[in-house]
Amino acid sequence: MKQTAETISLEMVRDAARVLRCIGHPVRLRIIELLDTRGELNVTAIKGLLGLEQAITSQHLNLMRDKQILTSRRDGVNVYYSVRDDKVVRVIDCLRSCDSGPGASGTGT
Amino acid sequence: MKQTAETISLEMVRDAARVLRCIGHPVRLRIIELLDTRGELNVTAIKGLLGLEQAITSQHLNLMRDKQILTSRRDGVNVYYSVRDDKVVRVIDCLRSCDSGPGASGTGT
DNA sequence: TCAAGAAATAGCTATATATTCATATTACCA
DNA sequence: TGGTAATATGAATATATAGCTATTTCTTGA
Repeated sequence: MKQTAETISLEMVRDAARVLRCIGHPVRLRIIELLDTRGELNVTAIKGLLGLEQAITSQHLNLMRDKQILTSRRDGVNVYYSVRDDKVVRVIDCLRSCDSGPGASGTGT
Repeated sequence: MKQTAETISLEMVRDAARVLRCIGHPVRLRIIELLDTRGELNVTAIKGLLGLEQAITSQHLNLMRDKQILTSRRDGVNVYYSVRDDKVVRVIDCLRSCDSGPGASGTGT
């Protein structure tokens, strides 16, 4: 049974892909940015700030919690979400910082 | 017609999401890593190194070229691809460096 | 012009992901 | 205990993406 570097890399790559796909959604990106900027927020606040339906908001939040990207904390009636995996914030920061940098990205015509 | 910061941000977010979704695929991640490591490669080389079908390889490459992630250069019969948008390499690097850190990602059950 | 290798595309099925609506659950308070 | 606001969940539908096979285009050289 060989566990070559290739194998490991493949596993890691799958994992990375999963995370990237998860945050690769406009709504989820905005939620992450929001939570990163403002700290924890409850569902109603997020839904209000982003102008989303309640169900959609909840579903995206749950999805990201499942993927270990967010955590939640219940306080009475409200459930407060916050960013759990700082990795994704860094990834997004990286994306953004590259954007605002020199027009390296070629700025699609 | 108001072009608020929100609107712009939404545009950028859509774009970012598109890029993230695009690289959020095991095969494409591996292709990017390959090209980043070895410089430009032609389709046959990539297909060989990753053990993919020709058509699949070409499809992924085209997809990434469309999304401005890769560029291609024809040299006779061969088409050589390379990473165009360094942004994605940095993003992937970031993901990886976070991974190799403490097992923060919780290893989804 | 034809053959052959390299790469791209088309058409299809299967699968995954998004969105919406309706309904459940939870916690709190009068 | 009933009512209400906050969240979560389920089912149905739409949409997007993946992967395959076959076919086509492109380029070179005989």
